[in-house]
Amino acid sequence: MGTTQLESVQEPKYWHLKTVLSEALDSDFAVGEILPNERDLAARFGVARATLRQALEQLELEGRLQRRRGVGTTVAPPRVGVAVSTDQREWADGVGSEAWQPLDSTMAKAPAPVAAMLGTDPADPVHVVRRIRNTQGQAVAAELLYVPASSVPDLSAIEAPSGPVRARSVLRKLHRLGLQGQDRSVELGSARADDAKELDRLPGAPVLVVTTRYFTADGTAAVSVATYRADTCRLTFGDSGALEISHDEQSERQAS
Amino acid sequence: MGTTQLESVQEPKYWHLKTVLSEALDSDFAVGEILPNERDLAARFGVARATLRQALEQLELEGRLQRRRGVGTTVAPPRVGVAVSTDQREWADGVGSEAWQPLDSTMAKAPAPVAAMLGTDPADPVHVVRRIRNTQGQAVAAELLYVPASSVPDLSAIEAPSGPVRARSVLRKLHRLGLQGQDRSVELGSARADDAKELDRLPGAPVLVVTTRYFTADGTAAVSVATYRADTCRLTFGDSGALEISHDEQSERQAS
DNA sequence: GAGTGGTCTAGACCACACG
DNA sequence: GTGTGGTCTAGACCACTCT
Repeated sequence: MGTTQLESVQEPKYWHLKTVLSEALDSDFAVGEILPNERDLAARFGVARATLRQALEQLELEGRLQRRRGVGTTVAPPRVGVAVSTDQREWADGVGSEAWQPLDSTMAKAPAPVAAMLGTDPADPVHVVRRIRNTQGQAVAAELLYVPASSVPDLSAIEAPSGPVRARSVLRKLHRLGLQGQDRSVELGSARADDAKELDRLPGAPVLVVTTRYFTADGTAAVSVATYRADTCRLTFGDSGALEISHDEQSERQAS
Repeated sequence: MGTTQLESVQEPKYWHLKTVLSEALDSDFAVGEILPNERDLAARFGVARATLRQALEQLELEGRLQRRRGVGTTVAPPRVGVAVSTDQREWADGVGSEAWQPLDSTMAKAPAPVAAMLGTDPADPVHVVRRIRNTQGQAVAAELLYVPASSVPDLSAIEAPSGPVRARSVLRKLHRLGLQGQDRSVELGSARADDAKELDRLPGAPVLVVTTRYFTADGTAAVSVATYRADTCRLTFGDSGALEISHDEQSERQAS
């Protein structure tokens, strides 16, 4: 094209675009404001729509934008800090303070890695409790709690065999166990189809997978696999009586 | 095309492809093995290269693949568990057990959010110590440690003004402070150009950003912003004397 | 039905690694 | 130089939401 481009940088267009957009977002847009549509934006910047989309994808990954099919692209609010409890006392609290909402409980085979952590036979079915975590009216996480039958013996068959009622009764039994410790890991993943639906995202959306192993004196009592929306969440770990201090400041620190 | 597709699923091609590839990886490929190139793969599956790439990108995000320009696509080893220390004692240890390698130390203005956490004026320069973390011969994280001058008073100007020597002297001074607690958060980000270089990734690569605030009785003594490679790392948090148990099992649990 | 973002195509050229 | 993944284009059609 034009020869006016002395800036023959070795920087990809989408990367440069992302920077420009990011700055525009800071200065010219308010949270919740809706951006021009992708075709217009692409035209305005003189790039193909695919290139523009590559920039938008990055910004969405960083929690700066929110895109919804059929609606548009909006400026995202700062990520919400979500406390990943280190607190022993309410590890499986069905009505816990942190708004975990039990959906149902079924018996199913645990995935191989989970079975390995539980120390159970991969072929043995375990209780699988499904929960959703809400924060500020938004679903931020979906969890599968794997509980070996041995952790919750004599769970009466009289009670509802599934549904929230059943889930709560499993959690209640679990809650009575003395928790000795836990073991946690965080990694990047992509949302399975069912998780995506609960989280109001498309399948494959980036999520932070928090795997927690709860153990008692007898060994591993349960394993939780919680998937948090990576676009909207910042996981916080309170280590030492650290109060939930308000860093309302955006945690934006990426982009070159 | 053909009408043989009774499977007129509403599933995107790239998603289905990803599933197929994922299964193929499990059964037909060994770790480190090199895949056919993208053009061949795309042809083999009868899709455009862009579509094939969308599937590969997802698999790379999930830590199943590793792609390197000019080289090829290989099967990635399971993610390494990287301990994010909750240990007070060696929080700023220059020669710590966890292989943090100090690179240099400079004076610079901290980003606004960091300055807010430090409680310093955003215009005031602070010490910025740059460190790299190696695990199993691989760079897994790059860190910027922001230390207000007030935390390390009387740092002699006689010592090297920059470089690893300087970095170590800042860390040494810091290490002598009594640490009272820390406060940590984890979120998804994308690698800045300089981080990407240290981590042997392209700019924009997904990273887990671990922000740690170290505080003493006097307030916040330092803030660390560490970016971990999201593709190869699983962050582990030992909560309760929990030994670094070997879950050699892959932590693959995504994909529908 | 109109407008949005999501998927897909079939090309092209570029930057990089390696022999 | 050759082959790889990375970027980019200019289209097309689809799925969804809103009115």
